[in-house]
Amino acid sequence: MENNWDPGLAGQFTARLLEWKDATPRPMPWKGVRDPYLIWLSEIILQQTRVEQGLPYFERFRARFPTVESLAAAPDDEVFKLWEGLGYYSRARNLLETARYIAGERGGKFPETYEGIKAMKGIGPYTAAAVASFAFDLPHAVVDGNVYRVLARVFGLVTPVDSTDGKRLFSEWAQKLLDIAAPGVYNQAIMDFGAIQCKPASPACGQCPMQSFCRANQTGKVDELPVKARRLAKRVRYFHYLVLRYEGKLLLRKRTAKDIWQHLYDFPLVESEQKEMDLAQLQASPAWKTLVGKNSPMLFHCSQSFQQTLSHQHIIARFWEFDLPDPWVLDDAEYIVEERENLTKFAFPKIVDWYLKKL
DNA sequence: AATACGGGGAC
DNA sequence: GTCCCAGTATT
Repeated sequence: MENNWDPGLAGQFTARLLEWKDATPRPMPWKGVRDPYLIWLSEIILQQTRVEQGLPYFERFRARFPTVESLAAAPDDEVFKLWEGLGYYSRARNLLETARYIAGERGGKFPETYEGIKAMKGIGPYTAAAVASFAFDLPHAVVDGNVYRVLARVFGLVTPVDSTDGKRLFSEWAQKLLDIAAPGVYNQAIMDFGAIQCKPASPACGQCPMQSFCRANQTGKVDELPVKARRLAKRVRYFHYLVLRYEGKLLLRKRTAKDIWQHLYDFPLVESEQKEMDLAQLQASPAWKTLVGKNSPMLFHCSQSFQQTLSHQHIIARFWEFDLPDPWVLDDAEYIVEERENLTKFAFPKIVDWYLKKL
């Protein structure tokens, strides 16, 4: 019953939202921008990322790659280096793929329909609606974490937002509420409202223009909405990195396997089911036999333990440093030998970055 | 329908 | 510690 559509309520919602927006300016570098390239770039950076975290990345990308052609022409490693620390690195891969598609196959011109935009790599329903509405004034409602929260609370929608039913339901509500006279302005407004007013924790209900008709406020369930069904289990992994040195050079490895941190660099890795490992176990590993073999190290040092939590994994890593008396014989493009000073041009996972800072 | 995929900030 | 963030791709 509470999920029923009420045109009167909907009208109030949109009217109050737009009033609120005028009274609560929130300047952003991409607001008012009409260049679909810059809008797209900002939206990819902001996927599952707080505005405060993404902003400096957007400015650096815009400065270095002002056009889609300049981005398309960039070496992969440079893009990943610029993306370093932002997480969800498949976004960087898809960013490049889409830039090269637009520059190479479309003469640099962005698709101008929702379907055309959404068909490109790294662009789902949210990003397609954002680009379509901000760049081309197309009437597509954005549905992001803010929209889930605002609609769930104001209209008392209790369907879990991470369910198939929930995704469909919230998209339908969002689309019906959209102000088709100004889709871009409305989309910006509802996301700003979610970020500033209808916050996840301690929302400002006392000063909220929706207070009188907000279902969650009426029923005292503001803190229970939106409903999320799934909770995730984290896998624990123990990494023992081989930091192999010869005359000031280090052996790096590019991560290419179907695993975390694809396209980033780290070191040869021995993964273990156990937290601790001794030298004999390390020397029995395939990685050791391949990369060190009979080249017996002169001395070694084992680092402290570093820990990093990812979305679905918890990593515990140690770095074993070895000085080798003889140079490597490498026939594998997976590995790179680099001077210690040149490491700054490679993109590393945070846990490797932390270690390198202490090295 | 579930799961994988980062990192940071707020509490 | 937990939760969430201008989500998407894959299985």
